[in-house]
Amino acid sequence: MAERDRAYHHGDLRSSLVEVAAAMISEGGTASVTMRAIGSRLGVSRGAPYRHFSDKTALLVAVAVEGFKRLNRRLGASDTGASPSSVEKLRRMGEQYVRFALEHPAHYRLMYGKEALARQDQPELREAAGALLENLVEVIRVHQQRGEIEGGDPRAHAYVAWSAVHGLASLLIEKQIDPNVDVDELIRQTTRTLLGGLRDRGQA
Amino acid sequence: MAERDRAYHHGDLRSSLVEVAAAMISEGGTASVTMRAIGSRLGVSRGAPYRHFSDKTALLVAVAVEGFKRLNRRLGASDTGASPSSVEKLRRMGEQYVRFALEHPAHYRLMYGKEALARQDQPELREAAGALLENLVEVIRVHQQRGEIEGGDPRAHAYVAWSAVHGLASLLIEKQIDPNVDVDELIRQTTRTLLGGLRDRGQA
DNA sequence: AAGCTCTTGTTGACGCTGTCAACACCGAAT
DNA sequence: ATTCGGTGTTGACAGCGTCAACAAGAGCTT
Repeated sequence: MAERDRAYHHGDLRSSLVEVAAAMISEGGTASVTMRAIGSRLGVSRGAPYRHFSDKTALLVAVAVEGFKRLNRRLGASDTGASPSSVEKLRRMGEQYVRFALEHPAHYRLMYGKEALARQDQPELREAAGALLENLVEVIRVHQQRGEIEGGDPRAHAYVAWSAVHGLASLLIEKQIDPNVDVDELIRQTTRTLLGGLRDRGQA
Repeated sequence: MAERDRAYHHGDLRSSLVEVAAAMISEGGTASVTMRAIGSRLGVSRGAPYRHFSDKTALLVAVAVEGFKRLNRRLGASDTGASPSSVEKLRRMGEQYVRFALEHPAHYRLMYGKEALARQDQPELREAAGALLENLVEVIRVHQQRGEIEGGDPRAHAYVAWSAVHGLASLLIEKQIDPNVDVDELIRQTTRTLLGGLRDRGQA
């Protein structure tokens, strides 16, 4: 956020719109995000955004895509630091995933809420979410080769893992979980149970 | 739906409103549910619902509560039939859970979408969702006593299990999962992995 | 039977929303 | 200097949730 508002016609609206919309979502929830409010916050009229996004939905999709990118970056960064040799790395990825959701609940909700978005398939959104999955699949494949995770289609394992962390994140965000429980411990237990199941070889 | 529309002032609006709202949600998604449309579908003006619900939110909460009750009933019913002696019963509960979500996606979305509902805590909603959790905790406790599931706080295990099935249901509903994968198999794999993790005793 | 009152449904109005069409403006290319 | 295309503005419209004022049937009291 350094060299903006330079040129006349506001310079680089488009990205400012996404930025401001994301900020407003974090501050006041999706409901507080209105085309008029976004414009006014940028010193611009209500109609201006329509020169850059065909639709309010299109703008929100851009915001969601940005969210997926950030989440993806964060999961990648959870790699660094002492490179633990075991599945501990995978466990930490799960932890970071849930933590991201807790830190940006409204943004996270938007990312997965088809309700507001995606009347038709939004290719950009699909691609951003797909990248997340691909990275996860790759990590799982590595651990399979190390013999730390049972064989079989790594994609299926990835879906199972994704389900576990997304489910936990979602329940936490929607306050379906007793606020008295230790969240950190619950996250740890979830990721451990998940990995325990992935490691096991027998059928249930 | 047999003896309705009898008495004068429409007879039993309130429950008709919930019924119709639920139907409209299933048919056209949450966006299609408008106070005016609900009323008109019942041959009633737009203002009538306000005699029974303070708010559109209040009406939607009632719909969500109804959804939780149905889901709960269904999970209870998954008990019957050959009473499998092992954790197979628990696995089937998870299966039924996901299936419910797939059959009523918009309704399920509403049940967990704090966005639309619950500016403040809605005690009725909390209670209905709480009943779901309590039942799950009870089942887990039984299996713990049978030595089929590792010890520790059954509530924590319940949260983990709930996260897994809710996450899978959510990803499926929001079409985050490749439509080419075999959904039945994925559900089976998820529940198996989960139970494998719960059975395991070591730490990851 | 008459009247009163409470509950329930109706209607007009308000402010808010997303969106479109017509317009205004500036920067750049001719 | 003029033209032109991309960008921002403004007035208008329909639809929404909601409220206040009104109407009308139901049921009780006398």
